[in-house]
Amino acid sequence: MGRAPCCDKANVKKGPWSPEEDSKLKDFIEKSGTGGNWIALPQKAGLKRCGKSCRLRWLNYLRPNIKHGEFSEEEDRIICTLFATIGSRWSIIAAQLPGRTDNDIKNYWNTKLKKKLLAMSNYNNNPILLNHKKSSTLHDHPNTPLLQQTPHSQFQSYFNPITSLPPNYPITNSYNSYNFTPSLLQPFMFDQASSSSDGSCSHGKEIKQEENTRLQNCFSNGYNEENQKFMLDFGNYNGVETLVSGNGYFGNFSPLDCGVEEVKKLIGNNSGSTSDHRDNVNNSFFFYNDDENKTQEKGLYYNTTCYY
DNA sequence: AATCGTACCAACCGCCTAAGC
DNA sequence: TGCTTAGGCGGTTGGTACGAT
Repeated sequence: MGRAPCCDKANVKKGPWSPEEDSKLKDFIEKSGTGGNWIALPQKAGLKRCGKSCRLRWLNYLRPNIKHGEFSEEEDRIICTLFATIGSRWSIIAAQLPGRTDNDIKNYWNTKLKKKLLAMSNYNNNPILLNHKKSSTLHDHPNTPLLQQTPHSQFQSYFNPITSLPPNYPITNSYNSYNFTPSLLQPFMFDQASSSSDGSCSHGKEIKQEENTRLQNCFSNGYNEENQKFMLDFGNYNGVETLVSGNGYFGNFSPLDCGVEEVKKLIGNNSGSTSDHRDNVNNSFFFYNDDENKTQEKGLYYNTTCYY
Protein backbone atom coordinates (compact mmCIF):
# COMPACT_ATOMS: atom_id res chain seq x y z
CA MET A 1 0.00 0.00 0.00
CA GLY A 2 1.40 3.37 -0.99
CA ARG A 3 1.29 6.45 1.14
CA ALA A 4 -1.83 8.46 1.45
CA PRO A 5 -2.07 11.46 -0.85
CA CYS A 6 -1.40 14.80 0.82
CA CYS A 7 -4.70 16.17 -0.45
CA ASP A 8 -7.85 15.22 -2.29
CA LYS A 9 -6.52 15.25 -5.83
CA ALA A 10 -10.01 15.39 -7.31
CA ASN A 11 -10.91 18.62 -5.58
CA VAL A 12 -7.79 20.67 -5.99
CA LYS A 13 -7.00 23.01 -8.83
CA LYS A 14 -3.86 22.37 -10.83
CA GLY A 15 -1.95 24.32 -13.39
CA PRO A 16 -0.90 27.95 -13.53
CA TRP A 17 -1.83 30.25 -10.69
CA SER A 18 -4.18 33.14 -11.36
CA PRO A 19 -3.45 36.63 -10.02
CA GLU A 20 -6.41 36.22 -7.65
CA GLU A 21 -4.96 33.03 -6.21
CA ASP A 22 -1.56 34.67 -5.85
CA SER A 23 -3.13 37.55 -4.05
CA LYS A 24 -5.07 35.30 -1.68
CA LEU A 25 -1.99 33.28 -0.81
CA LYS A 26 0.26 36.29 -0.39
CA ASP A 27 -2.26 38.17 1.75
CA PHE A 28 -2.89 35.17 3.94
CA ILE A 29 0.76 34.40 4.58
CA GLU A 30 1.67 38.03 5.17
CA LYS A 31 -1.17 38.30 7.67
CA SER A 32 -1.08 34.91 9.35
CA GLY A 33 2.13 33.19 8.31
CA THR A 34 2.20 29.58 7.26
CA GLY A 35 1.51 28.32 10.75
CA GLY A 36 4.03 25.64 10.05
CA ASN A 37 1.37 23.65 8.27
CA TRP A 38 1.17 23.90 4.52
CA ILE A 39 -1.40 21.14 4.23
CA ALA A 40 -3.97 23.09 6.24
CA LEU A 41 -3.09 26.44 4.72
CA PRO A 42 -5.05 26.35 1.45
CA GLN A 43 -8.33 25.78 3.22
CA LYS A 44 -7.65 28.57 5.70
CA ALA A 45 -6.65 30.88 2.88
CA GLY A 46 -9.69 29.98 0.80
CA LEU A 47 -7.70 28.31 -1.94
CA LYS A 48 -8.60 25.15 -3.80
CA ARG A 49 -4.97 24.12 -4.05
CA CYS A 50 -2.76 21.40 -2.67
CA GLY A 51 -0.62 22.50 0.26
CA LYS A 52 2.50 21.52 -1.59
CA SER A 53 1.46 23.62 -4.53
CA CYS A 54 0.95 26.62 -2.21
CA ARG A 55 4.34 26.10 -0.65
CA LEU A 56 6.02 25.95 -4.03
CA ARG A 57 4.21 29.01 -5.32
CA TRP A 58 5.20 30.97 -2.25
CA LEU A 59 8.82 29.86 -2.17
CA ASN A 60 9.48 30.16 -5.88
CA TYR A 61 7.44 33.17 -6.81
CA LEU A 62 5.56 35.10 -4.17
CA ARG A 63 7.86 35.44 -1.19
CA PRO A 64 9.67 38.75 -0.79
CA ASN A 65 13.11 39.44 -2.28
CA ILE A 66 12.88 36.87 -5.04
CA LYS A 67 15.22 37.82 -7.84
CA HIS A 68 14.00 37.18 -11.37
CA GLY A 69 15.72 37.78 -14.66
CA GLU A 70 19.20 37.34 -16.05
CA PHE A 71 21.91 35.65 -14.03
CA SER A 72 25.12 37.62 -13.66
CA GLU A 73 28.56 36.31 -14.58
CA GLU A 74 29.34 36.10 -10.89
CA GLU A 75 26.24 34.00 -10.30
CA ASP A 76 27.19 31.76 -13.22
CA ARG A 77 30.61 31.26 -11.73
CA ILE A 78 29.23 30.43 -8.30
CA ILE A 79 26.75 27.94 -9.75
CA CYS A 80 29.44 26.24 -11.82
CA THR A 81 31.87 26.04 -8.96
CA LEU A 82 29.32 24.64 -6.57
CA PHE A 83 27.86 22.25 -9.13
CA ALA A 84 31.33 20.95 -9.79
CA THR A 85 31.87 20.54 -6.09
CA ILE A 86 28.60 19.19 -4.77
CA GLY A 87 26.59 18.23 -7.83
CA SER A 88 22.91 18.94 -8.25
CA ARG A 89 22.20 20.00 -4.71
CA TRP A 90 20.15 22.88 -5.98
CA SER A 91 18.88 23.97 -2.61
CA ILE A 92 22.41 24.24 -1.26
CA ILE A 93 23.52 26.13 -4.34
CA ALA A 94 20.49 28.42 -4.05
CA ALA A 95 21.44 29.18 -0.46
CA GLN A 96 24.62 30.77 -1.76
CA LEU A 97 22.72 33.01 -4.17
CA PRO A 98 20.40 35.37 -2.31
CA GLY A 99 17.08 35.85 -4.05
CA ARG A 100 17.47 32.86 -6.33
CA THR A 101 15.41 29.73 -5.86
CA ASP A 102 16.56 26.17 -6.31
CA ASN A 103 13.99 25.74 -9.08
CA ASP A 104 15.27 28.81 -10.86
CA ILE A 105 18.87 27.67 -10.70
CA LYS A 106 17.97 24.16 -11.77
CA ASN A 107 16.08 25.48 -14.79
CA TYR A 108 18.88 27.88 -15.61
CA TRP A 109 21.48 25.14 -15.45
CA ASN A 110 19.45 22.70 -17.53
CA THR A 111 18.45 25.15 -20.23
CA LYS A 112 21.31 27.61 -20.51
CA LEU A 113 24.35 27.29 -18.36
CA LYS A 114 25.49 23.83 -19.32
CA LYS A 115 25.14 24.74 -22.98
CA LYS A 116 27.15 27.85 -22.33
CA LEU A 117 29.91 25.77 -20.76
CA LEU A 118 29.95 23.38 -23.65
CA ALA A 119 30.10 26.25 -26.10
CA MET A 120 33.06 27.68 -24.22
CA SER A 121 34.78 24.34 -24.13
CA ASN A 122 34.31 23.90 -27.88
CA TYR A 123 35.35 27.46 -28.55
CA ASN A 124 38.62 26.96 -26.73
CA ASN A 125 39.04 23.76 -28.67
CA ASN A 126 41.54 22.31 -26.30
CA PRO A 127 41.43 19.95 -23.40
CA ILE A 128 41.32 21.61 -20.06
CA LEU A 129 43.49 18.88 -18.64
CA LEU A 130 46.14 17.21 -20.70
CA ASN A 131 47.81 14.77 -18.35
CA HIS A 132 45.91 11.83 -16.98
CA LYS A 133 48.66 9.87 -15.32
CA LYS A 134 48.17 6.18 -15.09
CA SER A 135 48.66 4.18 -11.99
CA SER A 136 47.45 0.71 -11.23
CA THR A 137 47.77 0.63 -7.48
CA LEU A 138 46.36 2.65 -4.68
CA HIS A 139 49.60 4.17 -3.53
CA ASP A 140 51.31 4.47 -6.84
CA HIS A 141 50.09 7.95 -7.42
CA PRO A 142 52.19 10.37 -9.41
CA ASN A 143 54.34 12.82 -7.55
CA THR A 144 54.12 15.37 -10.26
CA PRO A 145 51.05 17.55 -10.36
CA LEU A 146 48.22 15.89 -12.21
CA LEU A 147 47.01 18.96 -13.90
CA GLN A 148 48.39 20.86 -16.78
CA GLN A 149 45.73 23.45 -16.89
CA THR A 150 45.20 25.53 -19.94
CA PRO A 151 45.99 29.03 -18.79
CA HIS A 152 43.42 31.77 -19.20
CA SER A 153 40.80 29.39 -20.48
CA GLN A 154 37.34 30.90 -20.38
CA PHE A 155 36.01 27.57 -19.31
CA GLN A 156 38.47 27.26 -16.53
CA SER A 157 37.60 30.69 -15.23
CA TYR A 158 34.22 29.33 -14.20
CA PHE A 159 35.76 27.13 -11.57
CA ASN A 160 37.56 28.51 -8.60
CA PRO A 161 39.67 26.59 -6.16
CA ILE A 162 37.50 25.39 -3.34
CA THR A 163 38.02 27.80 -0.52
CA SER A 164 34.70 27.49 1.17
CA LEU A 165 31.89 25.01 1.49
CA PRO A 166 28.21 25.21 2.08
CA PRO A 167 27.86 25.66 5.83
CA ASN A 168 27.24 22.71 8.12
CA TYR A 169 27.96 20.06 5.55
CA PRO A 170 29.33 16.82 6.93
CA ILE A 171 32.79 16.07 5.63
CA THR A 172 34.82 12.92 5.51
CA ASN A 173 38.53 12.80 5.13
CA SER A 174 38.76 9.65 3.09
CA TYR A 175 42.50 9.32 3.57
CA ASN A 176 42.22 8.73 7.26
CA SER A 177 38.61 7.63 7.24
CA TYR A 178 37.60 10.24 9.71
CA ASN A 179 34.12 11.61 9.76
CA PHE A 180 33.49 15.02 11.10
CA THR A 181 30.90 17.75 10.97
CA PRO A 182 32.87 20.88 10.66
CA SER A 183 32.61 24.37 9.61
CA LEU A 184 35.82 25.35 7.89
CA LEU A 185 36.21 28.05 10.45
CA GLN A 186 35.82 25.73 13.41
CA PRO A 187 37.78 22.76 14.63
CA PHE A 188 36.56 19.63 12.93
CA MET A 189 34.39 17.55 15.20
CA PHE A 190 34.71 13.81 14.73
CA ASP A 191 31.26 12.83 15.72
CA GLN A 192 30.64 9.57 13.94
CA ALA A 193 32.37 6.27 14.24
CA SER A 194 33.32 4.70 10.96
CA SER A 195 35.56 2.20 9.37
CA SER A 196 36.90 2.02 5.88
CA SER A 197 37.96 -0.40 3.24
CA ASP A 198 41.57 -0.17 4.29
CA GLY A 199 40.66 -1.25 7.79
CA SER A 200 41.30 2.03 9.50
CA CYS A 201 38.75 3.37 11.91
CA SER A 202 37.57 6.79 12.80
CA HIS A 203 37.52 8.31 16.23
CA GLY A 204 34.26 9.20 17.88
CA LYS A 205 33.59 12.58 19.47
CA GLU A 206 36.91 14.25 19.37
CA ILE A 207 38.52 17.27 17.96
CA LYS A 208 41.46 16.88 15.66
CA GLN A 209 43.04 20.28 15.58
CA GLU A 210 45.99 19.05 13.56
CA GLU A 211 43.68 17.52 10.96
CA ASN A 212 41.66 20.66 10.95
CA THR A 213 44.67 22.78 10.20
CA ARG A 214 45.90 20.47 7.48
CA LEU A 215 42.54 20.36 5.76
CA GLN A 216 42.02 24.07 6.06
CA ASN A 217 45.36 24.51 4.33
CA CYS A 218 44.16 22.22 1.56
CA PHE A 219 40.94 24.15 1.16
CA SER A 220 42.64 27.49 1.13
CA ASN A 221 45.32 26.75 -1.43
CA GLY A 222 43.50 24.22 -3.59
CA TYR A 223 46.26 21.61 -3.37
CA ASN A 224 46.76 18.72 -1.03
CA GLU A 225 49.83 17.85 0.94
CA GLU A 226 51.38 16.05 -2.01
CA ASN A 227 50.98 19.26 -3.98
CA GLN A 228 48.21 17.74 -6.04
CA LYS A 229 45.05 19.47 -6.98
CA PHE A 230 42.69 19.30 -4.06
CA MET A 231 39.44 17.60 -4.87
CA LEU A 232 36.09 17.12 -3.29
CA ASP A 233 33.53 14.41 -3.62
CA PHE A 234 30.42 13.11 -2.01
CA GLY A 235 30.33 9.62 -0.72
CA ASN A 236 28.30 7.36 1.44
CA TYR A 237 30.05 6.21 4.56
CA ASN A 238 28.19 4.01 6.97
CA GLY A 239 24.96 5.15 5.42
CA VAL A 240 25.78 8.79 5.95
CA GLU A 241 26.24 10.94 2.93
CA THR A 242 29.36 12.95 3.38
CA LEU A 243 31.61 15.29 1.58
CA VAL A 244 34.94 13.66 1.02
CA SER A 245 38.20 15.49 1.01
CA GLY A 246 40.08 14.03 -1.86
CA ASN A 247 43.76 13.58 -1.28
CA GLY A 248 45.17 12.27 -4.49
CA TYR A 249 44.61 8.65 -3.56
CA PHE A 250 40.89 8.66 -3.98
CA GLY A 251 39.77 9.03 -7.52
CA ASN A 252 38.09 12.22 -8.43
CA PHE A 253 39.11 15.04 -10.68
CA SER A 254 37.89 18.55 -10.76
CA PRO A 255 35.95 19.69 -13.81
CA LEU A 256 39.12 21.43 -14.85
CA ASP A 257 40.31 17.99 -15.76
CA CYS A 258 37.78 17.74 -18.54
CA GLY A 259 38.52 17.90 -22.19
CA VAL A 260 35.88 18.78 -24.75
CA GLU A 261 34.62 15.23 -25.12
CA GLU A 262 34.43 14.85 -21.39
CA VAL A 263 32.48 18.04 -21.04
CA LYS A 264 30.10 16.72 -23.66
CA LYS A 265 29.67 13.60 -21.59
CA LEU A 266 29.12 15.68 -18.51
CA ILE A 267 26.15 17.41 -19.98
CA GLY A 268 24.86 14.46 -21.91
CA ASN A 269 22.99 11.49 -20.58
CA ASN A 270 25.79 9.09 -19.86
CA SER A 271 25.50 7.02 -16.77
CA GLY A 272 26.62 3.73 -15.49
CA SER A 273 29.21 4.03 -12.80
CA THR A 274 28.96 1.15 -10.43
CA SER A 275 30.76 2.94 -7.67
CA ASP A 276 29.05 3.36 -4.30
CA HIS A 277 30.30 6.90 -4.40
CA ARG A 278 28.74 7.46 -7.73
CA ASP A 279 25.31 6.47 -6.49
CA ASN A 280 25.15 9.61 -4.46
CA VAL A 281 26.65 11.99 -6.92
CA ASN A 282 24.31 12.06 -9.84
CA ASN A 283 24.89 14.91 -12.23
CA SER A 284 28.30 15.68 -10.82
CA PHE A 285 31.62 16.21 -12.42
CA PHE A 286 33.52 13.16 -11.37
CA PHE A 287 35.64 10.53 -13.00
CA TYR A 288 35.67 6.86 -12.37
CA ASN A 289 37.25 3.89 -13.93
CA ASP A 290 35.36 2.11 -16.65
CA ASP A 291 36.20 -1.28 -15.34
CA GLU A 292 33.75 -2.16 -12.63
CA ASN A 293 35.87 -5.06 -11.53
CA LYS A 294 38.54 -2.73 -10.32
CA THR A 295 38.09 -0.97 -7.07
CA GLN A 296 37.67 2.73 -7.21
CA GLU A 297 41.06 3.20 -5.62
CA LYS A 298 42.80 0.93 -8.06
CA GLY A 299 41.12 2.63 -10.92
CA LEU A 300 42.43 5.98 -9.93
CA TYR A 301 44.35 7.77 -12.65
CA TYR A 302 43.76 4.74 -14.80
CA ASN A 303 41.78 5.14 -17.97
CA THR A 304 39.46 7.63 -16.39
CA THR A 305 36.06 8.33 -17.80
CA CYS A 306 33.70 11.09 -17.01
CA TYR A 307 30.14 10.22 -16.11
CA TYR A 308 27.14 12.44 -15.89
C1' DA B 1 -0.13 32.68 -42.85
C1' DA B 2 0.46 28.10 -41.26
C1' DT B 3 3.15 24.58 -39.41
C1' DC B 4 6.87 22.70 -37.03
C1' DG B 5 10.67 22.55 -33.85
C1' DT B 6 13.01 24.35 -29.95
C1' DA B 7 13.70 26.85 -25.69
C1' DC B 8 12.12 28.21 -21.51
C1' DC B 9 10.13 27.85 -17.04
C1' DA B 10 6.29 27.12 -13.80
C1' DA B 11 4.37 23.46 -11.72
C1' DC B 12 3.80 18.72 -10.63
C1' DC B 13 5.29 14.08 -9.02
C1' DG B 14 7.19 10.99 -6.11
C1' DC B 15 10.89 9.80 -3.06
C1' DC B 16 13.38 10.65 1.21
C1' DT B 17 13.88 12.36 5.80
C1' DA B 18 12.83 13.68 10.22
C1' DA B 19 9.52 15.09 13.63
C1' DG B 20 5.78 13.72 16.31
C1' DC B 21 3.16 10.35 18.44
C1' DT C 1 10.88 1.45 18.67
C1' DG C 2 8.05 1.62 14.90
C1' DC C 3 4.60 4.00 12.35
C1' DT C 4 2.58 8.01 10.19
C1' DT C 5 2.84 12.12 7.85
C1' DA C 6 4.34 16.92 6.50
C1' DG C 7 8.04 19.19 4.56
C1' DG C 8 11.79 19.37 1.50
C1' DC C 9 14.07 18.19 -2.51
C1' DG C 10 15.43 16.88 -7.27
C1' DG C 11 13.74 15.05 -11.59
C1' DT C 12 10.43 15.56 -15.00
C1' DT C 13 6.52 17.30 -17.59
C1' DG C 14 3.47 20.29 -20.03
C1' DG C 15 2.13 24.75 -21.65
C1' DT C 16 3.57 28.81 -23.91
C1' DA C 17 6.46 31.80 -26.61
C1' DC C 18 9.23 32.38 -30.33
C1' DG C 19 11.98 31.57 -34.38
C1' DA C 20 12.66 28.97 -38.68
C1' DT C 21 10.85 27.04 -42.73
